[in-house]
This record gives sequence, structure tokens and C-alpha cells, in this order.
Amino acid sequence: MTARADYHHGDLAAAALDEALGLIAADGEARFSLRALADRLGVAHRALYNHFADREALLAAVAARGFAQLADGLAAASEPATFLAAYVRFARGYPGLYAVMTERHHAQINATPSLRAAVDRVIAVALAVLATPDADEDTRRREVMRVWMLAHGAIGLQRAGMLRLRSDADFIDEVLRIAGLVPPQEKAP
Amino acid sequence: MTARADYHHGDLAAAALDEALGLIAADGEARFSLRALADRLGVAHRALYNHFADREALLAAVAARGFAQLADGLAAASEPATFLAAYVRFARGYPGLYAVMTERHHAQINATPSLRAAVDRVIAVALAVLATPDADEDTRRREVMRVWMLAHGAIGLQRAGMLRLRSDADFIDEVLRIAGLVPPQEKAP
DNA sequence: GCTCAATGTATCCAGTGGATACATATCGAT
DNA sequence: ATCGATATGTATCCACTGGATACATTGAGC
Repeated sequence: MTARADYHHGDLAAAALDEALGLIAADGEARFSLRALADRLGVAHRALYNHFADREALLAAVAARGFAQLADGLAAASEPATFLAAYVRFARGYPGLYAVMTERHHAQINATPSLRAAVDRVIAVALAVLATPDADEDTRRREVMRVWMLAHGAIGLQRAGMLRLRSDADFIDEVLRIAGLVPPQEKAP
Repeated sequence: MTARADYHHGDLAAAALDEALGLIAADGEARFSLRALADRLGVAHRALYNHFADREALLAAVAARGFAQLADGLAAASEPATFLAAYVRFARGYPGLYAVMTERHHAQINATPSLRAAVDRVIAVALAVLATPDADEDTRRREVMRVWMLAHGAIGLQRAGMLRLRSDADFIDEVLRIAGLVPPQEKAP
């Protein structure tokens, strides 16, 4: 099962995912090609099709990995402000990956179990950190969505160039203020 | 200047923009090609390059048209709730166009004057409708951004499949509630 | 050991954005 | 009016992409 010598790669699926994630994390998927990926792995581009139905399926798998990493990062948060900060930091740290995770109409989302599972994990963490424990379900869901929508919207508008560019720290600080999670003149976490 | 007979088209730039907007509005830019566009206009695909530097520039022009239309649509709003509803309706009505407007790193945004101008018009309308008239500038900006981020985030999460699918009306209603623009049990505009 | 499904390779295809070279038309200066 | 510069459109090429089909190699289970 370890990386083997000649004909068979050993674990192409995992290696391809790792490599693809690395290629996409910063630069996004627009300039990403199956052939470039295959070249880096020292393999014919067609070999990838033994593990992923098509380019879209590979991207869905990459997105799943992204959501899993995101959930890990968020799990450490203990309150809304740190949650939001961690979320924004992830999205701004791996812009290409975040785009693949959120800017595709993943019909895939229900067709790819790992993706569905990873997204559900993020939602579970969000509920635990962001929602009032004893509120009814609709309220809890809306509490989560309010923060998530604000964070996701802020990130999107920033990336699209609609906002003044700031340092990451200032950006996070501003989002926290807009979300009402930081009292007017206080310092953000 | 009207559509001419033989060799010269007459006003290829405008015709191309119209046609591109039509092709992209619903389906987005992923499956959009310069060649398909040129075919529809009865012209060699290379002719388009006389009017647009490259594919990206054409998309920037399409985005500019989109923002102009959006600003028109928002101008009729008189209060935050109707503004937000109009915004969401636009984004959900022309998903492909909205994606081109917001999901590209328009370095273009400052390189394309018409795009910059159209975005500024949207921001101006938003300030007029969403901000407290006599508040200081930072507050006004944040009031606008809170609504814009919520709307944009909601649209993005919905499109990505992170939310339960609902009818457009229900979706708008839910966003208004989350934004705190509709009292708990009241009917949305 | 042998077989056969899993995995990789070789090669082809149509479609894409873009470049270069050339054809045709329009318009302003004379 | 005409003539030449310039804008506009065409013809043709290129490298590259995702995907399809046919074949080679391999190793796991019988």
C-alpha cells in the first residue's frame, strides 16, 4: 500500500487528493488541470479517471477535505467571536480551496458522502458554539445562519473587490464589529 | 450605426454584450464560450477581440451591465426590507449573472471604468436606503455592510447547497427574519 | 499457479482561448 | 472626389483541456 516503484502507483487516489489540494488551496481551480496534476504525480492523466469520475468529482473530493479541515479548525472555538475569526482566517488563508468549497453548485454535495458528512460536521460545530443551548430549533438555526451568512458574505464581497482591502486582522475585526460580537471600542480576540 | 449588411456588423460590441448577458444570465460563465457567442452573432470568433481584450474583459463588461441593472432594481426600494428583498430577487433571478458579478476576483473592477461606476452606484443606493441619515460615516458604512454581507452570504450558501432549498419567497422571508428586518411573526413585504 | 478485476498507458477527439497575418470597409484630411 | 490610415472582420494556426476507447500490466483471491 506504500508508494511503489514501477507501474502501479500504490495509492494514487490519496496522493492525487493531497496534490490537488495543494495546487488549488491558494490559486483556485480555474488554472488547475487534470493533466498538470497527473504530470506532478508522474502518471498518465487518464489514470486519474480510475479514481474520480471526472474533474467535478475530484473537486468535490477536494471540497470535502476542505470542509473537514475547516471543521477541525472551528472545533477549537469556544464562543461566537473566536468561531467567526477562525472561519474567516481559514477562508482567507486558503482562498482557492474556500472557493472550491462554496462557489460550486455541488449537486455533488449529496452525491459525495464524504462531502455531505464534512459539511454536516461544520454545521454541528457551529450549532454547538453559536446557538443558545435552550432555544427552540428555529431560533438556533437562525443564530447559526446569521453568523455564517455574515462571515461568508463578508469573505465573498472582500474577494470580489467590493470592500476596501485591509489586513487580515483588520478584516476580521471589522466583521466581528458588524456582527455585533465586539463592543464598539473593544479589542477583538 | 444600425446593424449593417455585409462585412461590418455595425455595433458588434453592444450586440455581443447583449447576447453574452443573455447566455450567461441563467447558466453562468462556465459553459459560455467566445466561439459560441461569435457563432450566434454570425461573426468570426476572433472579431470579438477587436472590442474586448480577452474573455475576462468581456465578462467584466457583462458584470458592469449586471451591476447597472441591479442598481436600477434597488433604486425603487424605500426601506431595508424591500431593498434586501429586491437584492435577493435579482441574485436568484439571474444566478449566472450574479455569479459573474461577484465570484470573480475582478482585478478588472478598477480596470473597467463602467464596472467601477456601476458598483459605486449600487453602494450609493445602499447607503441612501440602509444607513441612518445622521450617523457618522463608519456607522453608516457598517449598517450597509451588515445587510449586504447577510444577503450575499445567504445567496452564496443557498447556491452552494448548504441551506435547505425553499421557494424564493420563503428564502427571502427567512433572510429578512435572520437580518432582523421582520418582527418574529409578521408577514414579509 | 492462474485468472480476472483493478489500475495505468497510449492515442485519439472536439472544443477552447489566444496569436499572427491578411482582407475589407470607414472616415477624415486634402 | 480620392486616398490612405485606421478600425473592424476573417482565415488559419497553436497549445492545452477534459474526456473516450483500446490496450498493457499487475497483484489479490481462488
